[in-house]
Amino acid sequence: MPAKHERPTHGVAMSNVRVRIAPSPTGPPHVGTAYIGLFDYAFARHAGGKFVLRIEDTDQERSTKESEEAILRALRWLGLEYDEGPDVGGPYGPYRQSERTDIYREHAMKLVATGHAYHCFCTRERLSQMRKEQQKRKQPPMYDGTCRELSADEVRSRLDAAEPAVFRLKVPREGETAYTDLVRKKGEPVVFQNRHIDDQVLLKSDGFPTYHLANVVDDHLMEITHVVRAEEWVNSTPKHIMLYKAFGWEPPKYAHMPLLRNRDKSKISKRKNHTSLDWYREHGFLPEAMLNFLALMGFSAEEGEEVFDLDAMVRDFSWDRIKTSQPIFDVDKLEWLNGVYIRELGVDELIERLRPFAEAGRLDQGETTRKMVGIIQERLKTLDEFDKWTWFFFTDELDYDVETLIPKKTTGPETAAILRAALDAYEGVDEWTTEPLEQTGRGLCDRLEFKVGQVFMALRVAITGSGQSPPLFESMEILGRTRSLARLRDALARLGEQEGETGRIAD
RNA sequence: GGCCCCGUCGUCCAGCCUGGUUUAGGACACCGGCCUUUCACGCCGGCGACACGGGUUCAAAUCCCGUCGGGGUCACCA
Repeated sequence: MPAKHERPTHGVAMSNVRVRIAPSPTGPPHVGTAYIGLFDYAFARHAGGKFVLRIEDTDQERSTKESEEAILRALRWLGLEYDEGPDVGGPYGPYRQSERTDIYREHAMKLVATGHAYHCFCTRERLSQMRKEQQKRKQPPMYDGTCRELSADEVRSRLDAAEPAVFRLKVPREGETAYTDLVRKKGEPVVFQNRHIDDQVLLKSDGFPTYHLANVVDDHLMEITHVVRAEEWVNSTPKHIMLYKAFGWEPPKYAHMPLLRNRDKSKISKRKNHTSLDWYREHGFLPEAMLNFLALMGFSAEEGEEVFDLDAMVRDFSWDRIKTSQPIFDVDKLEWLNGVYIRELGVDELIERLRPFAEAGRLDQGETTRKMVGIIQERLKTLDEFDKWTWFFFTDELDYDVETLIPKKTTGPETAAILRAALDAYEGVDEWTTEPLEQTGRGLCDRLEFKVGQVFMALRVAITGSGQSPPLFESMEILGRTRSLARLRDALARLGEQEGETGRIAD
């Protein structure tokens, strides 16, 4: 059943849909790549089409193999499986632009032959000088056209002289170029005056293409039907349209997604945010929470649900539900979502997810481990908080300040009395499980004239070393009789020590 | 600065296309309360927005225009 708001204007048979994610391997895997990839994936799957991964490594200076591998790993971690890509192959390969340079060169030559592009011999120095002057004159920095009308003879002789050259797009000085966007302007065309469009470099002097040439040629050759990319590309789109026209090709549909933002609304950046997917994985974020959160940044479910999985997004996907406004990357909300997903996990599953975050040997298949993970589950916001909640199970050197042992509205001697009585009582407990341990604790409160809060807090700190811990009696059960009693004795000793030193405890 | 996009609570989102059902709804965060052995979870409540100005209309968050604001982009990077 089709969604009621679905636009019937895609103009492409469902099964023909092909989208691609085209990351540049110039750094750690970026959240923006996952964000765009998510929408690519959701749309492709929704439409029954194909999702392609293409590596845009045309920047020889900055592209690295390590970065490419990390991007592939991150996409897999998230579960954004692609149908075609450099490591899985496919009928439109190669999927790495550095392996397609002949194709671009050939196409660039074609454009020169048809008068849509020209050789340019201007040096970088001259160009930057030119821009400087243009800005001084408050003119928009644009190529001044020096090489635009060079004669064929001059071009040939300079080429023969091995003078470095680039290929530039010959943008018409008149007229306008327009396109319609799937997500913005409510279907009205976005119009650009050609005189504002620069003669973009298509092929660099190192023989590599720029993004503009490579993405157009590849998208066409790979039969991409819909280009889903970030909003920062809107201004380049008319150049791309011109290229399609110059080649005599049909342009794809465009969908420009809103850019992820820093708190100050600027484009998300590593200076102001964690932008590496690896960082989120290493800090205990679940891939399903990450995906759900990223989805929320640009998409809203029909019934307004906030928590939904990839399959639900695929099912409900519609360009009508894609937002245009500038979403701020709100880590607080990500953490909340992560907690939601952690709580939904089964204990055994959670143990496996926790394993990379726990020191070796701390998580086994035993019942005690299951109990321990069970009591911290609803307290975890991220997997890397495992240690924060469980450290006291794995050491006998509790590190805490004696003062924290003394509950509010209680004196040192009173605390000592409480712990003394507790030690006596617990030494008599044989069945060391939560129920009897709690009964004993409550009986203690009745006999002593102290409140539950006072008694339990003193016990809590003695047992766990902190005023904030998992449930006390469950923790005692997990710790075991011997170690629990030892901690009570240890606490008593610490109190005695302090009394001896100061003679008096704060009251 | 030129060009382009965007503009509902602090943040994310619903409502806008197909004006009235809205004293503008939900979520995160924050504050208060309940539950409770702490923390957390859960539950209840509170705070809090249609950028502004015109116009169209019986009626505008919703349609039109202008202003203002925010962002993006102006590389032999993508």
